[in-house]
Amino acid sequence: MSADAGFESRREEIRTVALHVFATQGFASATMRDVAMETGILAGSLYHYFGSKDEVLVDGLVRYYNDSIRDLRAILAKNVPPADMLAELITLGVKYLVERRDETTILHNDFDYLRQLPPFKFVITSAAEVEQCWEQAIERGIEDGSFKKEIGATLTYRAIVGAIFSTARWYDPEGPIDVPEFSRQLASTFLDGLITA
Amino acid sequence: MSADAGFESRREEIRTVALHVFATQGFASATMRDVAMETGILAGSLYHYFGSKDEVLVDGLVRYYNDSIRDLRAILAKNVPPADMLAELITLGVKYLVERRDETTILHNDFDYLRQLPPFKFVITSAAEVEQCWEQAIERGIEDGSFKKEIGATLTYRAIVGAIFSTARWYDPEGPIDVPEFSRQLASTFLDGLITA
DNA sequence: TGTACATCAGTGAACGCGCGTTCACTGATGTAC
DNA sequence: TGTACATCAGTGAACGCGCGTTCACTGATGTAC
Repeated sequence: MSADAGFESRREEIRTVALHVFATQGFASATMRDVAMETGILAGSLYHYFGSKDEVLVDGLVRYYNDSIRDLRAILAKNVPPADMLAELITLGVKYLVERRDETTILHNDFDYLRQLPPFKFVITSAAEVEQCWEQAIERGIEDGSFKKEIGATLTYRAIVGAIFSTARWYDPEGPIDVPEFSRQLASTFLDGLITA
Repeated sequence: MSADAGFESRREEIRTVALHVFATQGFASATMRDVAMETGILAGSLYHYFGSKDEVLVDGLVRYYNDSIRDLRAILAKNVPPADMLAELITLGVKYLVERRDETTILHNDFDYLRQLPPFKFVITSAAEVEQCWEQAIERGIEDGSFKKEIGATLTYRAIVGAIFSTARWYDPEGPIDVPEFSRQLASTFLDGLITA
């Protein structure tokens, strides 16, 4: 139990370092030697903790998606008006962008590539589950008349998520715009639009 | 003149094939052998037309940015209300997404990685020029009171461009939503918001 | 308190492979006379 | 019409390198008696 607690925490540490390296350099071009150097050990030693380079990332992304989908469903389960629900979803998206920046960046940059690799096929299903959550919320808004029906739920979802993730490269949570304000601005952009009333 | 017209058009053909391979597999993982096979020649023969793998992509991206910036400036030069101008910029973005999908995909996926490589440093400057065009248009709208001033021009730009590019993976120009309609929907999302009036 | 032993995180050197790239060459084509 | 020659797109085989990965090992640490 507490014997492999040490092993488990070292494994976690390596995964965190690896995700950062993958996010910074791109998964395909990042090397196990880079990860090892950041960790302060030799490349071969990583295989004491992980079976392969792929496994490190699979491990990280499975956790990310599990947490995401759990949090998304918790919001869907609430009984709030669609506009508030969408605002909450956007806030959650920003939270993940800030708190789990590396995984978010990796998915934004490398999704197209990873989905083609057999060990990463699961991201297709997971991404679809995430999408379903969002679209459910949007469709509720369209059905009850709070959202415009001309704009499809899929387009809306893609646009919002793309907007959140694309701001990752530039947004600094320590900068002048804090996280709640940033979430509010993004939500307002999509809900109310840019044009003055 | 017409002697290297053949050479030039073959070069262009190879560049087109290469951009497609790079967009599909990611630049780092796509190989010159992949490009060569798609072209129907051997990998070594590519070096008759290009000095290196990097050069093929540099070549493609320089053209893409030149055309983009030219078209963006042409819109900025027009004297139309900011909301119309922003709609035109969005329409242009969608046009590039559809007509030059490979370059758009490559920039969306591999920008973070490419900007770190010396031969691709220019993308930082070019992307900044593109950003300036957008932000100029948005700031005009904020100044003359047509856009809300609480939401910064940079955030707005990132959000819109991220939204356009992120829909690339999913949007099919031959599908039920045609290109003008798609542009209109995206513009409406950002200008008027999702909430019913 | 000291000794013998088990555990296991990390070493160090090497492996095979696929990559970008090189280069001497071939053989089809067009041109000059 | 035929011959000699230049051009040049593409060949084919090889190169060196960096990658993911392997594996016999070491040496520090904790435990049992």
